[in-house]
Amino acid sequence: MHWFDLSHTLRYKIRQLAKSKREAYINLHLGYENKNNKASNMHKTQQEAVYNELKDAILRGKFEPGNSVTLRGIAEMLGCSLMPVRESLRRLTAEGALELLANRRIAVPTMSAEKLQEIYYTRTCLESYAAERAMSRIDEQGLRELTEINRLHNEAIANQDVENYIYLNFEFHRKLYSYSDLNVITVMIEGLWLRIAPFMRMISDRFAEQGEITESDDKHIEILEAIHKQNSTRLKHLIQDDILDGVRIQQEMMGWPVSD
Amino acid sequence: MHWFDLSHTLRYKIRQLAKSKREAYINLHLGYENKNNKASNMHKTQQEAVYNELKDAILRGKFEPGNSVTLRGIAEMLGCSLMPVRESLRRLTAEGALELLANRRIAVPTMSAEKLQEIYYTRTCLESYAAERAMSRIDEQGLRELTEINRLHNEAIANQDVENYIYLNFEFHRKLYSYSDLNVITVMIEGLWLRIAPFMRMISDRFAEQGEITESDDKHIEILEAIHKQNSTRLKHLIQDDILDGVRIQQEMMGWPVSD
DNA sequence: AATTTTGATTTGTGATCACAATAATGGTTT
DNA sequence: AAACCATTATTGTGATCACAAATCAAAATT
Repeated sequence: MHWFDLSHTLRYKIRQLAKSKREAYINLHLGYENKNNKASNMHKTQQEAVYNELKDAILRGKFEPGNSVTLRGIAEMLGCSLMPVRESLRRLTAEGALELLANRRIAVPTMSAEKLQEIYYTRTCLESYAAERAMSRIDEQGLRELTEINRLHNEAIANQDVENYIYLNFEFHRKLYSYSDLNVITVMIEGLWLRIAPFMRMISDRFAEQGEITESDDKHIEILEAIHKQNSTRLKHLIQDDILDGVRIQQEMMGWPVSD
Repeated sequence: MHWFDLSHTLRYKIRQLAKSKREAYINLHLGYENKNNKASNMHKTQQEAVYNELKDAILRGKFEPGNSVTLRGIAEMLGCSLMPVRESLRRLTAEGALELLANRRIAVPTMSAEKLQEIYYTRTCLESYAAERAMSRIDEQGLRELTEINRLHNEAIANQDVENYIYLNFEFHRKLYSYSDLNVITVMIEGLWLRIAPFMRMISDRFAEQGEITESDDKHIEILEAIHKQNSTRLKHLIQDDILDGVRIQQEMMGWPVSD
């Protein structure tokens, strides 16, 4: 099971484990290991650490749309008290990654045809602009990093590794946009990713079940080529196509009206 | 003083007042009276009430860019404990309305030429789309409501009432976009407003000091006309111009490079 | 067997206390 | 008078408890 949701018995086991490390700063064991102790992993507050862990988990599709998320459940998994979780979930809810239901319970939002359309439109506007700005600012080092991320991305496809397939796709775009020097817009873009990631994971899983995850053509390579040639109009079209292709697959899978 | 910031002695007075009503649900006295007891004012939780009050105050420009905001300060003003304030400020921070400084203090963000550009671009994309969608869905009742808001807006200009001048401008656009049926995008738009409102208020105040607040031509009337004629291309241009005009004034006032 | 009711559990929210880190203050020294 | 230091006050964060509302489960009723 990849869902960020543990059975009751398993949750109890983790609680026992967590109790022993209760005094430690924070011990986060969410089932995957990206414990590269970079400077970015230095968190001043627990809530920041919890937020980053949960954000990562969401972008990897570990949260199933419609599932409910509880403060104590997350707190037990992460071995911390309620407070850091409370503040993280409040933030994630404000960003649209989670949802407060009428019964004041917290849940992973479900997708609708209308919401998908809105997210698609906004992503197209913001991401094509961010890409264009990044193109004129990126250096050789950045292009090499993008190439490496894309290699790992293709590796994930070859291994039918859905989780990393989704995550590394985001990672490619995030790295690209990081060169845009657009602080406000990149935050908004990542907020949109948080909204669609659980849905994307669901679609990809269904796709993987009934066939194979495959990329018709390596869009990322074409993007890198356009950047290398400094062809901004082509780059914008490629970004728009990249987003549109993904949305079309999702719409077809759900039987929703297909864009354009 | 219109700033959402009280002197120490005044804050003490309020604390005394608040103590007497400590047991009451919540008593919010932020200096202005919009106590229309509509259903929208029925809040299930205190943090929701606090959030709505603070959001309103921000959109009215009661927060000065650069000023720091403290949990206990707000809690005393609103006569509630720290918890509802903590959660509200966390949410507002996530939405970009407030900022966590490196010294883990909370402050009203200051504007920069770059941030203004980003916000301007995003507003143009999202608001013109929302307006276009609203045009095909609005009814006679909606047009009447917009006309009334615009009348109050012009009244505020005539009275040199900067606070309501800013707020009613937002109110006009919010009412218009409410007919777009775009849930995700309208939330993002209001998030952008929260980011610029304190800055807009600062600019408008300077404008009011050295001259008069005046509208060169009533853009809102033209917008209503375009909607009445169902001319979507003209409507989109009018929205874009409306946003651009405001940004240009701000850029000129700050001596920043002017858009387009 | 289907529905209702009752009781126990789980949930988010609010309140309060403790604490480390930062800021502010006042006094001392150079 | 200006720079330095020590003390005090304030700040956000974390932990814990209490509680009402919602949920679930099982028993009682029809």
